[in-house]
Amino acid sequence: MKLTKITPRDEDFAKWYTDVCMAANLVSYSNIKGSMIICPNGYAIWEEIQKIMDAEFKKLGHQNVQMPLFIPESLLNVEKNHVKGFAPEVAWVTHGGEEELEEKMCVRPTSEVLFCDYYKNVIKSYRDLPKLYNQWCTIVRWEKTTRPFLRSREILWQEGHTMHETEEEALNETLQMLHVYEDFQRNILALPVIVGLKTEKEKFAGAVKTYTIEAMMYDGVALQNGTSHYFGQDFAKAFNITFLDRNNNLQTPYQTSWGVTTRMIGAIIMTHGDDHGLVLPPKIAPTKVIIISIGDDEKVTKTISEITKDLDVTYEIDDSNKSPGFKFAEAEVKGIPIRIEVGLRDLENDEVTLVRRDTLEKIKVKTSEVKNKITELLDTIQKDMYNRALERRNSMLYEAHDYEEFKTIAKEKPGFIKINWCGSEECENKIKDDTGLKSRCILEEETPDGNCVVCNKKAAHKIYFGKQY
RNA sequence: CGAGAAGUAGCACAAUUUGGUAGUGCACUACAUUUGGGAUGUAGGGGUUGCAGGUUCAAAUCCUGUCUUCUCGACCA
Repeated sequence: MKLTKITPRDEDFAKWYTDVCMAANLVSYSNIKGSMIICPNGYAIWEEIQKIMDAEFKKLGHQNVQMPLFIPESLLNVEKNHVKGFAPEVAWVTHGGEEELEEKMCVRPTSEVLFCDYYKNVIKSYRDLPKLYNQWCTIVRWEKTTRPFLRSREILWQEGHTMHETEEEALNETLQMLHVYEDFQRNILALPVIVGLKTEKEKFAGAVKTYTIEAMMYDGVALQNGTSHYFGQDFAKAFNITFLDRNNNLQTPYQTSWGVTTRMIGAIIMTHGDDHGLVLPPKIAPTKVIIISIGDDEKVTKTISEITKDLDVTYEIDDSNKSPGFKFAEAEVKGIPIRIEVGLRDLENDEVTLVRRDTLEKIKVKTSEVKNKITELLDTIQKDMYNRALERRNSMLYEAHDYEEFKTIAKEKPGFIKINWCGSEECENKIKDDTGLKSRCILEEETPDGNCVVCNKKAAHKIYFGKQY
């Protein structure tokens, strides 16, 4: 087991991030740009994410399917806005073996057109609706700059694609899935996310509305951590998807799509991690507890088997003869929420030492109380991690009342800045040109209380701006 | 994609300037002694120096190309 030195977080955040990814053995670089190897420690986190989210999707009536990997050029071209948005980052296949393809195909950058192409054949009647399909798969987008988890060319994700009889039903689905994502990230990943609507400029290519989950990293930079789109009938019309309604009238269905990626793992690292390495929220940690033996003694071995006998959370035992300090450091870099140190010194009082990964606080408990204490502690850690992240994020939320103030904050302070905004792309672009900040999301539940800080015309929205990964 | 930097064992680096047997530390394997914050000893294993060409009697070292990584920009759901 290698343990690499981690660059201090406040010294060089970017380097710290890659150091943690490597030291915790989450990923490894491959020789293919933008395609990382997700190692067992990293993949186990993704499996936990899948397990919890997939169960939630299914509870809400969704079914999993698997669509083709390739999209013929003509199929991608069917919906004009869609293809225009994706064209620059599409990877093309022109040959199959020696044979040049008559029509080139791209590796799916997302699967809307594949689902539509299928749905047009299977949706005939209102009885066929809703169609609630999801797939777990990889997609390819030819990004120019890549970073582990945050931006890769090969993306491991989940994409839901649904078709509905009515606009209302489809809009409800869009919001329902947005909230599934929001709840998951808040409650399971302990990420204090902000949800809202993307601007026209930033919305998904081909969507009517794009809702987004915006997380703020330790350094104040935004990470878009999931989106849920309402498509209206645009794709359905382009693909000629129709159904007969209850009155025997031919109708066009309404569509949604929604997705999250392994980028969420990057968000966990950059929100909770520290100079010792990864810190995993208990609810997503594949291993909740690690038991570390100190010294080679029969009493220690016996105590470990007693503790594990009725432990009802996932655990690992490290009874190797590596030095205690080494074993502690290794457990820390992997982010395991609780470690139990079992050594003779405590056993004299029939005690063991529990150590919280998030605070590194040491707690002595009687051997017989370990199980209850762990249950309680996992819960406390989960809550504390969320609250600490929330507090930190709140300390980097600003509101600007005029453009000078906006520019000053943008220049001096990392984080998100809330403003009144007229809704025009011109003002959005001006902010981008002047400060490099992009719009994060429109806050639908807040009403503007002044004029647009850029042009001073009547404001339409409250909106957050911020730098993004 | 533009500008810059870097690639030598799993990791960190030396040897490159001045071409001449590829080395050190950590990690790894075995045994022994250890064990409450990154143990110690002894003995071992691991390399087409990112890849491909070229120059040369001889290339880690010089030249060309290419790939990957990092930083900054541009681009980007």
